[in-house]
Amino acid sequence: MASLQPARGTHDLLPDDFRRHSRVIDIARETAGLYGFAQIATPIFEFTEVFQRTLGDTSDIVTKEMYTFIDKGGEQVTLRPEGTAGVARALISNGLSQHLPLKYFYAGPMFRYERPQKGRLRQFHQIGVELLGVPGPQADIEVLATGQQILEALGIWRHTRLELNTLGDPESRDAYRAVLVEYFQDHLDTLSKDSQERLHRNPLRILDSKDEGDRTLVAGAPAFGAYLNQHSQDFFGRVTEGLTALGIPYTHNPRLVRGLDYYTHTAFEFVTEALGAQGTVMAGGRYDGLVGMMGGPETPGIGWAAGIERLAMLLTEVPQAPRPIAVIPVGSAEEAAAMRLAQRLRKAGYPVELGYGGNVGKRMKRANKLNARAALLLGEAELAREIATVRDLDSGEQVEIPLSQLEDRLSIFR
RNA sequence: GCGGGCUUAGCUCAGCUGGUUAGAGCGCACGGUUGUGGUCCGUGAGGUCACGGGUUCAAACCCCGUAGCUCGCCCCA
Repeated sequence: MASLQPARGTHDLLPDDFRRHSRVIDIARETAGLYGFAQIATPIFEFTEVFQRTLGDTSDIVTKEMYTFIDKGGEQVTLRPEGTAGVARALISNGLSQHLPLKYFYAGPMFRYERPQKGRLRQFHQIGVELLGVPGPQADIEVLATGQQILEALGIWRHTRLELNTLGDPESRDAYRAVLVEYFQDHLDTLSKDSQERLHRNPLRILDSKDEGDRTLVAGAPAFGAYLNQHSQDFFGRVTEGLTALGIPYTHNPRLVRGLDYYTHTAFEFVTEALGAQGTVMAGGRYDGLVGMMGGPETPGIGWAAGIERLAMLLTEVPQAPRPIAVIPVGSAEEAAAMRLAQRLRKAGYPVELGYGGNVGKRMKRANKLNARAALLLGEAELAREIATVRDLDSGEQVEIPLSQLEDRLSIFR
């Protein structure tokens, strides 16, 4: 057993995995591009305050999951645990409020110090979109539609369902929270231990509890709907109408709550049954207060993030490595000619593998292992006649092709 | 941070109530084939039995600790 292990919760992406990741990112970028989202990249670490102030002092991310350290200049920095705070900071840093609305797409690693599980890592990767500067529900609808189309394009939409809820505006949420706390306060003794803790930190979270006792208690709890003010009700109504108009099915889950402080109004999760306890594959919501909270101009925003590892696990159609053409010199006298020919074909756009030694048999074996589509043999006889022996490695058929015609005639192997 | 299961070859796994040189399949290397892969046949390499300690005449096997993996909780993508 190897003694050199990667750090806990991290792992190497070898070519098979990397191709899956690339496929997720490529399709997401392309699809988001159809909606006008442009890719950006923000730093992988930020000053700690960027996350601390925005995520809320009581969230688990801040209290136990951040990779924080002091750099050599004495600055306290944190490896980013999520993408939105950095994008909001970038908006302020770059004075981008002048150019609203803005639509950004990003992809990259995130870091959370957690106990690893299936679909949960300490260094993981997310894609995400953020739409800034649009206060109306058109933005919510568009952001949700972007996510849905990406899942569809990846071929995993059919394993997924959209759960939707509203957290209302701050006024509605504060009113509801007060009522909720009062209700659970009266049943404190029947509340699970976890939820007693939640009552102080994030009472809305109790709605989401998996504890059976909590669930029966929750069933009797006052409903959020009654405490939503007119504006919040209208807003949510327009979002759901928009989804219906676009033919995007959703489930209204009144117990769906987001963990981070900055969410308002729309909250949603695309979930699957296929990944065990980590069923959330893409999640987000509206964060109208975030940019203002960070010290920038009040700017509405909405977005989502999705875990690339989780999406990659759901891909049924696995991207294959390209099938090369193997150019094989029969003897050492043909090495140079083979190398020149390989280069010529690569410049014409063919993936070409040139063996690294050995006799023809060994090189053929290697070509086969690389899943080569065809083998092109160059020997003394071939060079004298200015042809190549071309073997179709799927059918075993072999033909001779004049060297000058290779670019054209190899096209059947693309 | 909490609880359960697991860890034997590159991979997937056998290994009896503790007993002598720890096995298989796949993969890998070489050969059968000095100009032809895949299939087949033969030969071979590869193991501090996760790590550290303990019990025992004797430990892959029993006990304790540590690490990693895994499933769930918390939380989250």
